[in-house]
Amino acid sequence: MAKGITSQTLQRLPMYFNYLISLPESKQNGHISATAIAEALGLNDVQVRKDLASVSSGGRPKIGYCTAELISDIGQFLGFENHDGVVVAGMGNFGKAMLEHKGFAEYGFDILCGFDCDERIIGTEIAGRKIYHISEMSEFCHEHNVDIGIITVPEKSAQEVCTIMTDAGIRYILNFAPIHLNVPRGVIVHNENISLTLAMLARTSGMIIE
Amino acid sequence: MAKGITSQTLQRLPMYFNYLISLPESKQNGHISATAIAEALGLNDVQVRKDLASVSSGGRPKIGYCTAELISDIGQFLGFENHDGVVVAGMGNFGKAMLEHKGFAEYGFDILCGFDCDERIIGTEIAGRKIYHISEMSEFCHEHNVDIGIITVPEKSAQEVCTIMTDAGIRYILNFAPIHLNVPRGVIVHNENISLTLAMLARTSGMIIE
DNA sequence: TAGATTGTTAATCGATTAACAATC
DNA sequence: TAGATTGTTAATCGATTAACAATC
Repeated sequence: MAKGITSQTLQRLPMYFNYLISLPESKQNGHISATAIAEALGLNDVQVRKDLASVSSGGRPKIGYCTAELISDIGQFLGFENHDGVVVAGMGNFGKAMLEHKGFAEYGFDILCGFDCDERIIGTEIAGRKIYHISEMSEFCHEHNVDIGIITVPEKSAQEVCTIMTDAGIRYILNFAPIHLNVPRGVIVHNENISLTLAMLARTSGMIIE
Repeated sequence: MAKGITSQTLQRLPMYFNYLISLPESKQNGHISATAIAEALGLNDVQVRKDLASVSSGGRPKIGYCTAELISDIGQFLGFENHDGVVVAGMGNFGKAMLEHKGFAEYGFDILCGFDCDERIIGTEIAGRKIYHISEMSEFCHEHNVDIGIITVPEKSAQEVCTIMTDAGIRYILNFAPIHLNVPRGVIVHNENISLTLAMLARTSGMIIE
């Protein structure tokens, strides 16, 4: 499947997907040219064609690519048609935001429940998802075959929670705590650093390259 | 300043900064080799040296780079020693999380206040920051010279809020709403898409390249 | 048909890495 | 000193783009 795909292409495929699903219904039912996609995203058209060639069955000269097919092809390739369970640790603002976030479904994720250690909220629900005590994570994750976790707990308990997660069989962690997490081999952590994102946006965009 | 710096280097510099400030105090007071940094971040050591050469005054053979100096040099280059005001529109969970987030200061950002249109919370404070009505944004931003804004309002009002922001003189927008924003020329938008981040983490990491 | 578009091959461009001299 | 490290130059590698034939 992933034959000949480069890391750069892999980074652009989600951009195409994102752009295509953001198009109005009317356009999603028609065709779109690589040239149009390239222009909208500020890329080279040949590059777009090459990228699309690696995942789609191809477009037609003069007509372009069938938009719906393209969305499906990219989505399938990236695995967005899976249904993967996700758990969230830490029911602060970020944690709550995750439970209430609507957009995950489109990418094949189901937020299953939240975990916290504040007895006052254990057993309550947020956006229809139950809040469990953190000590119940291992059982829950094994039972539901969960291998994706989001950490939104405070910095000082992040490592502890992380260890609980990896012990529970979680292999992918999205970490909002501003700290480096030590994980066993094979577990992949992505550190979400909002400050850095903002810095890259406001500080480096516009820096002349070369 | 930005002479000869490539886009790839620009993407790695924040990683170095992040890694260096995450080191324990004891190590921050000493020296660090490019080799060590490279190993910690999974990069090539020559590459790290080249990157550092573009912003720092250099290291010493056998000893390495002065850690504190490196942090300062990178921080200065990336503008982390500025003090830029930031406003947040939308006082839902994400918005509140932004106001309460501690990490911005380290990167030279001050979250000044929040905006919303719910009369019940106008005038209250979150994490010591006042909540104003969205109609007051223009006045506030001009008065405080704000040019960075964060949008965490619901999808349906995002474009409206975005326009209010750009009218208020804001030039950099971090957008959490899952929608493409139309902005005037010169305004830069970064779309934060948590679903996509999670998808890239759980779906594409591990895909064999080439 | 003519023109727009795809897709491929070859050339260019840029970034990474290997090799090595210089330095402490 | 010997060994670890920096920093530079040249070679390699990979990605982008230009050119063009094929297609509808």
